Parts: sequence; C-alpha cells; structure tokens
Amino acid sequence: MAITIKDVAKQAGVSPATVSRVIADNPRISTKTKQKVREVMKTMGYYPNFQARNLVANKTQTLGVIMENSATLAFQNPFFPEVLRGISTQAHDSQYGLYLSTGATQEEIYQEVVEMVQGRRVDGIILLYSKVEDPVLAYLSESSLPFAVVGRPDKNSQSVSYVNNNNIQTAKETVEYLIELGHQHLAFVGGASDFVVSIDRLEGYKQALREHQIPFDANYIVNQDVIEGNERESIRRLMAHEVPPTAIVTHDDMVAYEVIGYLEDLEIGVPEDVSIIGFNNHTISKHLKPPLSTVDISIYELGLHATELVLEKITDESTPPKQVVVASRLIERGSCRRL
Amino acid sequence: MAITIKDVAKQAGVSPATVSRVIADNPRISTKTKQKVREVMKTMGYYPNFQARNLVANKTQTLGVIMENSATLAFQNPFFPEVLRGISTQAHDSQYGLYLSTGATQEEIYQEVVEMVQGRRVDGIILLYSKVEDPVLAYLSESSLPFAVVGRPDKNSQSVSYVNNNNIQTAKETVEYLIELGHQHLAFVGGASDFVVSIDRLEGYKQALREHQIPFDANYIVNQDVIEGNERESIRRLMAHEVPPTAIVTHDDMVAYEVIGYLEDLEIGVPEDVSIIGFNNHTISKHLKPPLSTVDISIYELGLHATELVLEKITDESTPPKQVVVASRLIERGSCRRL
DNA sequence: CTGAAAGCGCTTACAG
DNA sequence: CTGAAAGCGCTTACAG
Repeated sequence: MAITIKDVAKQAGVSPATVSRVIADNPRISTKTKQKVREVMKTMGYYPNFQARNLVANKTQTLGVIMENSATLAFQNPFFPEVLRGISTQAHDSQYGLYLSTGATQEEIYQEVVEMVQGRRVDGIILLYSKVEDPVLAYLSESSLPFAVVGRPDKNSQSVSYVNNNNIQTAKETVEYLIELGHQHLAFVGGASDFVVSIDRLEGYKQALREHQIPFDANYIVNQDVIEGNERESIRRLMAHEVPPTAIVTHDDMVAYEVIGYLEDLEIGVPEDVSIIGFNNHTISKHLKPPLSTVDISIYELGLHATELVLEKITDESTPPKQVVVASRLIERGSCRRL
Repeated sequence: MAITIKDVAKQAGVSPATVSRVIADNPRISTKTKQKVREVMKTMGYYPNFQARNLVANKTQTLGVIMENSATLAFQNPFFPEVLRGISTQAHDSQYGLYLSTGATQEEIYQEVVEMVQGRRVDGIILLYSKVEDPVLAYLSESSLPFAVVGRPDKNSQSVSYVNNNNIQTAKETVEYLIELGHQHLAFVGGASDFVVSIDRLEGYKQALREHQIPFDANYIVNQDVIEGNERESIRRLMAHEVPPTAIVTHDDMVAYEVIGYLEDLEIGVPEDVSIIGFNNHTISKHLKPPLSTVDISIYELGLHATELVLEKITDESTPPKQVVVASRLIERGSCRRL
C-alpha cells in the first residue's frame, strides 16, 4: 500500500495531525517541526491521498466538461479540441482537473450529469453547447452546483453564467458583407436546428436580408441535422433552385470545404460562380485552396472564459450569474468575389 | 448538504450498513428490505458519494489521459480528438471516467503524472505518445499503476502494454507505392524527431530506398521540430534542391495540405509536378482538392485498444504486458501520379 | 506549538 | 437477514 500520513507521523515522531498541518503549511507549526516532517515526507515519498483529502474538504478539484454526443459528433467537429484547449489551460492554472463526459446519447449524458452532480464527482460543470429545451441545462439550473455554458441558453439566460459570441450580429454582418459584394441570392448552411447558435445565426441572416429588402426564401436554408447523410444531394438540390444562390454562408470551415468539393463536382467554381464563407477559422483554412474567408469566433477564449466563470462561482457561491461576450471577426480571404 | 446513507437509513428504519448493502445489491438482504430502502432512496433523491465510496474501495473509477503539450500542440493535431473518441467510448462502456492532463511543458506533465499516480487520483493511465528517453514513461514503468501507451516504447517494449501501428512496414509500403509509380526522388516530412513514430516511419522510408537501390539523401528529410515556424521556407529550400523531389510523404493530412499550399505558391502543381501522400485520413481529406492519398492508421482503434489494455490490467493485476497492432492501409486518391 | 478525538460518507468483516 | 464497530486517509475544532 501507499504511504499514509500515519507512516510519516510515526517516522517523524509526531502526530498525524501535525503532519497534516505541515502539508497545509499551518503557521502554528514550528519551523523546526516543519523541516523535519518535510524531510521525512520527501525521503519516504509521501503524497497526500487525493480522495481522502477531498472527502473531508467536500470538494474534488475537478471540473466536469459536458459535450454533445461525445463519442461521435463532438470529436469530428474541430471546435471541440480548441475549446478544450482554452478550458484546459485555465483549469490547469487553477489546479483543477478535467472530467470529460463520455455519454453518447442525450439520455446517457443526462444520467452522467446527474451522477456528477449528486455524486459530488466534480466541483463545477462546463456545458459545451446550448440547445433548445435541454433537460441537462434545466437540471443544472435546478441544482446548486456551479456551472457555465458555452453558448447562449435559450431561456432565462440572465440567470445563468455563459460565454457567447454575438451570433446574431456576427451572422448579420457576414451576410451584409456578401450583400455589399453585390450578392442578392444567399444560401445559409447551418448546424443542427435545435442549437441556439444555429438559431441566432439564422436570425442574423434574416435581419440582414430584411434590412436590405431581400426576400427570405426557405429553400436557401440548409440545416445540418436535416441533410445528415445526404449532404451531396442537398447541395445539388440547393444549386438546382430556380434562382441558384451566388453566395453560401456555412457554419464551419470544414463544412465549407465539403460544400466546395460538391460544387466543384457540379462544375461550379468557387469563388468564380459561387462565393462561400466559413466559420471557426481553422488553422488549415488559410493554406487550402481557395483560402477560405471565414469568421473567427475566438473558440479558445470561449473555453477560457467559461472556465473562469465556473471557477469564480466555485470560489464564491454568491457570485451573481455573469455573461461574457467574446469577439468574433470576419477574415477576408479568397473564397468570395464581387459580383 | 447532500443526502447521506445515514439519512436514508434513518428514514427507512434500518442501519447504514443495510443501506450500503442494498446499494451493492447484496443477496443476503431480504427483498422486502431492499424494496423499502430503494423506495426511500428514490424519494429522498439519494446518490452515493463518489469520493467516499472510492476511498474505502481504494479505487477511483477514472483513467488518466496524458497528452504531449496538452495546452498547445496536441489540440491542433486532429489525431487527438479521434484517439480520445476511441478512449472515451471504451471507458464509458466500463463506467470509467476520464481525467485529462493539462500540463503544457514536459516538466509540468511529469509532475501531473506523479501526482495522479501517488495521489491515487486515477486507477490507470493512457499515455498518448511515445518519445525517446521519456521520463514520464520511465516513471510509469517503475510505478505499479496500470498503464498503456499509444505508440511503441523506445525500449523494453516487451514489458509494457501498448498499441501501435506497424509504422516501419507501413511507411515502407507507402514509399514503395511511390517508387512503383516511378518516383526516385522522395522527400519525407516527419513529425518531431524524438517521437518513436517518426523514427519508425523514417526507418521504413530508408528500408524502401535501400531495397530499391535508391541512395539516401538527408536533404530530403524534413522534421517538424526543426522547421517549426519556418515551414514555408523549409519547403522552398527542399524544392530548391539540386534534384528536387518528385514525391513527398508527410506525416499528417493537414500537414500535407499545408505543404501543397506552399508548393502551389511556388507554382508547383500537385500531382502534376509533385506527388504527395498524407497520414491519418482526416474526414475532410476526401473532399479537398486534390483529394489526398493517405494512410489510414485507425486512430479510433488505437484509443479503443489502449483503453482495453489498461482496463484489463486494472481488473487483473497479473495480466502480462500485451501488445496490440492495429491495421493501417493506404488509401489511393488523387494526389499522386505515375511518372 | 502539538496531540487526541471526532468526523467526512462510505464498506465490510464479525457477531448474532 | 441485519446491526454495531472499525476503518479508508485525511482535516480540524478543542484542549492543553
């Protein structure tokens, strides 16, 4: 068995309580005793038992990270590693560990969260997505465990801590950028339609059209969840529209390139025939052909600030819910052209 | 405070020991008592305290996942999310949680691992990389904690459990594929030169040349760590070689596309002027231009089997070290041409 | 400045 | 079939 505080105590000729106080660097322990005990700890190779410590302190020093469909979708999406990088950095700075959800279905995830919370497996939770009518979010809101959301909650958002981009505004500006380039027929390829981020961006898209007196046409809207498994055909159909779009806004760079691939197979050139814009500014996008115009949404910062928010709440329960807006900006590259 | 076993016991009119046995579904407890206790647990919303349970069982039900430079490099590399997906799936099936390392430097990672092990924070560890003279691996080998490595350890490999591709063979076959297409001047863009995977692949590259009587030229070898921050210039220099290569093998699809970008800027076409091959078969590669010929190394399976190996070792300490080789296969697409 | 005792929330021989 | 007691490895009032 591993070395315990008792072994150290015996070896150093003090009580376990004293050893514990030395670990905590309690000022009431004499320097001499501290030195001796520390030496013994070192030579014996003592390390405090993490679980025992935390059981009495009633904390875990770990943060739960909940992702949508962890075993399948989330990992394909390059958003995930980048947001995790932000979380990881901040957590490490504060000596917190990360505990990842592994559930694959909505129901599994829910059960996992309940267990994390009730079983006191984590001190706080970061929810990596925000969707409409999400039971997980509802549950967290009821619980007293600190948590933060990456993305805007669909309701009562004032009462929860979250980090977000201003997705409505950003999408609006993106569309306006294309309108200014002379485009009047704009398609929108969004994420799953029950995600708040998709809803917000679609709203921004609509606002831009409205302000520029461009009629809205539902045939120009393609959501990831409805085309799942039928991507190629959906794009074909989109382009077969009576008046095909001259510009497409997609919700992710990798999706944009997938679309570009389908377009090229249809002998539709980018940006000659169709302009296209992505989101998320993946590292690789600037090296690919065409270099993709994209919206950088500061994914790393989303993770960083979400973590800050939970940690604040953990440190001081009375911290009021806080909302952080992270910058996003359009990066012009070579995938759009002026009409 | 949360509800404890005592609260349930009192409410149900039994002893805490009995409640504990009901939780464990101990057969010696009467069905009647079980029913009653379960009902009380349910109505009170009782959940076992994770840390308390594990303290007495001396286990944690969590697996440590150690990645190189977690906060920076690892996340950029699409290998990471995919291997994590494999780990995550397998861990979830066995009711294990995942605990991610967050250290950014070699030294930080080492400290984290020591703390995980000594502090009994995890039941086992998965090391996501294998590099030469790695103190982390040395430490794990000394410790008695179960662990598994993704990649071949540089020494004493028989004594550790690991999952690997046959990198030497795979690289050899990849190069031979190009040789058969008529290429005689082959460059190799590898990962960091202290990673065993890079070393093995380079070895395979050399073997292929040797068997086909092609002289080895060190100028054709470019390692990620030495060109770091100078990628563009390094590729320019590579192509400025007296006899420029007609084919390039790169260690990752995204790196391949980056290289292709630099080549195109130099007005060197792929595959017209230079053939190129990647590794890792990213989801997006088949949609990009040119569709990339690549080696699929079954990243998901690497993660899955590594997890299986640790779990076996956790379940039964006496399990001897085991090595698993995961398949890899060349996928021909449009980035190579016959000379 | 230090120790003995109680306690964190569980589990598990031992007794009955 | 069930309970009282001891214990997992720590921490922290309470006493001295």
